[in-house]
Amino acid sequence: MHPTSETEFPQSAGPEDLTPSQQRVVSHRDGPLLVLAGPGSGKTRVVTRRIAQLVASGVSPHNILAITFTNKAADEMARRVEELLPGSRVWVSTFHRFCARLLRRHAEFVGLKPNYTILDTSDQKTALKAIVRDLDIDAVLFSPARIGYEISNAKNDLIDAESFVRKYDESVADHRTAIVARVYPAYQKWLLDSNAVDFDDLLLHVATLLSENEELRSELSARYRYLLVDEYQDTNRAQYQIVAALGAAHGNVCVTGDPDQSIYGWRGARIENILRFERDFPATTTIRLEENFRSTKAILRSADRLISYNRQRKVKTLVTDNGEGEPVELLIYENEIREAEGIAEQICDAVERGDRDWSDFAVFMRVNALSRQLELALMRRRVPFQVAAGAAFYDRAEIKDVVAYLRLLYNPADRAAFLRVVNTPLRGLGETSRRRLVNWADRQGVTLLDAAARAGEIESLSKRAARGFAAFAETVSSLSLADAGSVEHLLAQALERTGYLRQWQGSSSEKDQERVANVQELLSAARQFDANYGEETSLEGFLEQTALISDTDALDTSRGKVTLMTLHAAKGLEYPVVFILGLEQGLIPHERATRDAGLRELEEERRLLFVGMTRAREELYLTQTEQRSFRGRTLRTIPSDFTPELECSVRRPGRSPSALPTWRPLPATADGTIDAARPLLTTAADLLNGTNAAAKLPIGFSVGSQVRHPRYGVGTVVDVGGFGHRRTVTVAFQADDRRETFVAAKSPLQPIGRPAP
DNA sequence: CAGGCCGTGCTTTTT
DNA sequence: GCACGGCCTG
Repeated sequence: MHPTSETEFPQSAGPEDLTPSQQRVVSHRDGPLLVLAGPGSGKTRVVTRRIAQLVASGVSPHNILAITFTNKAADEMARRVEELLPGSRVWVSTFHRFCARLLRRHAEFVGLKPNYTILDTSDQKTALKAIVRDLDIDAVLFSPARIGYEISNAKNDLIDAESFVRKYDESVADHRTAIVARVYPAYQKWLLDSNAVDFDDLLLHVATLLSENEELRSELSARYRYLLVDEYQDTNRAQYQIVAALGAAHGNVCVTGDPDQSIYGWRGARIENILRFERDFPATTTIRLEENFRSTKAILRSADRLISYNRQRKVKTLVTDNGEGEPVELLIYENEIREAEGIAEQICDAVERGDRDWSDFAVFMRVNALSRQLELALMRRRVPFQVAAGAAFYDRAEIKDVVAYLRLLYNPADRAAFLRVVNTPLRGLGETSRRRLVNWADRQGVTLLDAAARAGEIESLSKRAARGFAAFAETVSSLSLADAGSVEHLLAQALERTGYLRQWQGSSSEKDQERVANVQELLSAARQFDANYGEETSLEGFLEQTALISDTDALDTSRGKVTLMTLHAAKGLEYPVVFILGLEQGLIPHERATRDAGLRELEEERRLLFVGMTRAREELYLTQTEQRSFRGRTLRTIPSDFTPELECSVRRPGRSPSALPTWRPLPATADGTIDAARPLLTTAADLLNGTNAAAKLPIGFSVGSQVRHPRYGVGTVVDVGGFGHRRTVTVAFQADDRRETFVAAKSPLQPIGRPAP
């Protein structure tokens, strides 16, 4: 069984292996369909079956378009459709890929040429830095990254540069908005001059294209008569508009999703999109898939209990016929080293006993930076593992450099690509010379590459610099796919003629050797691409693939490896045994979500944990440390506000039994009922002795809770103030009427629960 | 112009 | 803790 695919079922066709709800989804033919699918409810399977059913009932595969969020989901769905309908060629694509293709065909409409290139975030930063400098903006105040984030948000909300400026003119805006209003249009001009787009443009341009071009819209509506959109709860406004435009004419729009798994609000996803689908598409059929085929009862109950604390939510029940299974456990360790060791040991033990394979295990964390100690612990034990993300392959400098050569070749106007490689490897073309070249090119209205070819005409340049530019231009123009025959050979030629690898060859440094190896890896990726596409191989296709690839795509699903990844990356996956690291304030929920005390963000954090928990099939472990080093500092931790909301047992591995907390009966759940089903189990709430009231405060210490201080002893919290890392708590200590105020994050205060009634 | 040293500040999450 | 940017030197 694939550890990374959703719960699989017998593949035999026929309705008998479907639940009645699932069957209704599969057999639904025309008109809008909303599928609210809980975790592990067999959603992917049902959707693929529905596609097969459409084809069986006479719909041409050509008329079906399935859109997913990630490449992995698209591949998985395509694989399953292929299984059911060999050779049917239904188009399964991600939003970004679909838009990239469409834009390729209609580039002129938005002022681009068909050979546009796609910028990544680091190119974006380069561009913004140059723009901020040219506009003479006080860059100290707002980093290019910050401005880029604002622009990205605007684009996701369908606000193009002109609208942004107009809105700014009409309103009394703050300083930041004023700066963005200047940078945004300049950035778009820069992109247009570069014949390039960023990720968000792919969506925005296509949304614009569809809303302004009636003819194209009806052509596409006619072509894609049946739309299926997965993870609809994570669509942003731009994606929403694309779906609406494509589906308006026929209304054959089937969206699937789960509001409880909406975890991308921070990058513009609008949970409302799924909540208002029924209003947007009148006469929608809504079907709920609430039966879970993945997890044990214990896991599901704990996750369900957690998510029930969200107020902004459509209530949905999760049920399963699966067995009770092992209780969910909260493992408490002294520090992150013990934590890593504990997890590694537990994994090794299970594998050595023969109970499990390495690939049965996954460890999720809130932020990538947290994986370090665990990686070390796994390495010490020679446990095979893989990390999704971290320094993703296509994010590495050497890979970006080499790809930039190809980009420049394909799109000679690509400024970011030019500036990236013109002096890589070093050609003595420093900052000053480059700026002179750019100025000249802009005055002449030619591309940077053209300017480099004509460097002899640029008077401000030194002889040496002029020669360097000319040589660079010549090298680039000597390369062509037609001559090379394949992308792989083209790459090899580029490497050879630029002498790119020479800078590291012969070096004994491990880093340098890794760089060379990475470039070799890119060569074999190119070879693979050539092989896949044969005669059809193209630079365009290869560049699109490299630009739109993501971290999790590289995950090795079949081989025996423990997998480490962020909670976000875990969506859509499942594993027999799951560990979730760091159930601590500031981590889960993340500090940013607690800082402004915004309920929206806090609830998204809760959903994130919910997503992580519901990935587990048989065993689920959550960990917490008493102190954790992070960003080079060691701090005492505060247990997560979410801990009391879970149903789990608490264990302190490596401690004597006397250190165990006293177990008490379950406290009331959110709706006030007592869960009497498992009286022997305690919730982690008992550790904090938190009642639900205590859990309502957004930060760890709440008024009335008892704490211990190493010097002053036991006391009661009488006041809290401030936010985030500035959060303060005032404690009245029992000994000599002492009252002290502490900065919560920096104090050695330890919560020990409420005084007994 | 390049390379090295030192200080700062940062990080959520990703197509 | 680490990466990046700024500054200084060769």
